[in-house]
Amino acid sequence: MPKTKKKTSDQPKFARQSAEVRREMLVEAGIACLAKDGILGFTIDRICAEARVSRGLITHHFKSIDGLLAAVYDTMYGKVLSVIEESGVSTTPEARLVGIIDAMFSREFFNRESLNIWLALWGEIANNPALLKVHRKQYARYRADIERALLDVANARGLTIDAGFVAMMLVSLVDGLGVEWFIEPKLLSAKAAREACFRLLEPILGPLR
Amino acid sequence: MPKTKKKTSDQPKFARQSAEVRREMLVEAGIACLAKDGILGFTIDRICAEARVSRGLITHHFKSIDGLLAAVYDTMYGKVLSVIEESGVSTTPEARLVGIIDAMFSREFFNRESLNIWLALWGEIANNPALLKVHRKQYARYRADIERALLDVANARGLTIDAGFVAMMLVSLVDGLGVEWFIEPKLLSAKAAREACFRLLEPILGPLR
DNA sequence: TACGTTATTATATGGTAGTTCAATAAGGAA
DNA sequence: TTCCTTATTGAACTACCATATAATAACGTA
Repeated sequence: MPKTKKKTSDQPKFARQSAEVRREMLVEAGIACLAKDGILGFTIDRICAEARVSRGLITHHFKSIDGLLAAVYDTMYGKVLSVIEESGVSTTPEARLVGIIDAMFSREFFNRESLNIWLALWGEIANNPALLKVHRKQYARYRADIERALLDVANARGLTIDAGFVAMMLVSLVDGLGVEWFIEPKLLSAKAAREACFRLLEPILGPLR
Repeated sequence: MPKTKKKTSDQPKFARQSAEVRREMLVEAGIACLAKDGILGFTIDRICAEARVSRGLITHHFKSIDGLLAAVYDTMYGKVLSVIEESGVSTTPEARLVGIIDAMFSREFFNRESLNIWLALWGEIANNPALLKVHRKQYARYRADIERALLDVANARGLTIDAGFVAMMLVSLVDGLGVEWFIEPKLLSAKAAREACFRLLEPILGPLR
């Protein structure tokens, strides 16, 4: 009885991939493991099983398991940033800000798998120098994007705000809502989380919707 | 050269403790390990070394390492709740709410060790049924306390608010501010975090300070 | 077709994980 | 003082961890 893939002797045992492609595959496998079992599920054995490759590959393409974790973090942030930075580039400042908030609580990011990953990563940043380095780069960009969006709305409305401080509040609230919802999903919906952001911002910026 | 403790043959090799006392000691050792290295530092070997006991004790007093982790979570929440519930019981509603917020960002709770512990625990809740059970009990109490404090202020001022929703916003913001500060301490101070909470609440409840 | 580069596999290794359990001994009770 | 309960120890055991490395083989190139 043949397995799903026939294993006749004339077909290759494995397919070689370029370093770039294989790295990407391993990162995605790492993300899947993190989503499934948190940081304790992020092991060489499980990731390689997920990616259907042998154990040696992670060490070969990333120097170590920590190197892969850093790459995972980079990729996760990259996904969020690309959506934020493409969110309504050629529209009004208000629509852009609303678009960013909507994106944050869209199914793509506001789901249990993603939040499990973020929580696993946050818990390791303080103990993993490679992770901290990646974080510093990406977080600065993230906060700058939010600050810019807030400032644009304020300027368009002739308001003077401490955009850095408001950005910090918004970022904190978004992260906190994610944590609450992840831990106790019944008490909160994506819609309610979105609403909470507007309840924070509208007293500062005026009506946004 | 004798060690710090003399080891003459007539003194006991170890001191027996009541189950309650020993459990408490192991929980504190577990907290110390979690604070130091996050969830990856929460191992039998390290905790027993921290508590200066042999490896068999954790299994004896808690059924497993997960049992200890659940007890740690219970203890951590208990510390927060006792402070919240004792915060200004016989004073004005406003002073009580301000007292709770001040307590949240006091040195006792708003410090790197504590936040490292919370992040480690949050990351495990979804994957550890024992932890989830403890969480449900304590979190409900926590949220109820906050909701009560908010409602008391609103009632005293003749305001109608959705206390449940506002409580959820406040709890989220507090958690999120903790995460931000933990990950990037330079961008935020305890004072600024406290200020952020008032910026959220005062548009809803009026001046609180 | 034959060659050479190197991605990939597969095994070995040393370390550490959690749990079990028989032996030990502390310390209260009789 | 002697006995008894049981907290505590410490070693054994199995499983899994990350990493190093030699052998293998895919596949572009000549």
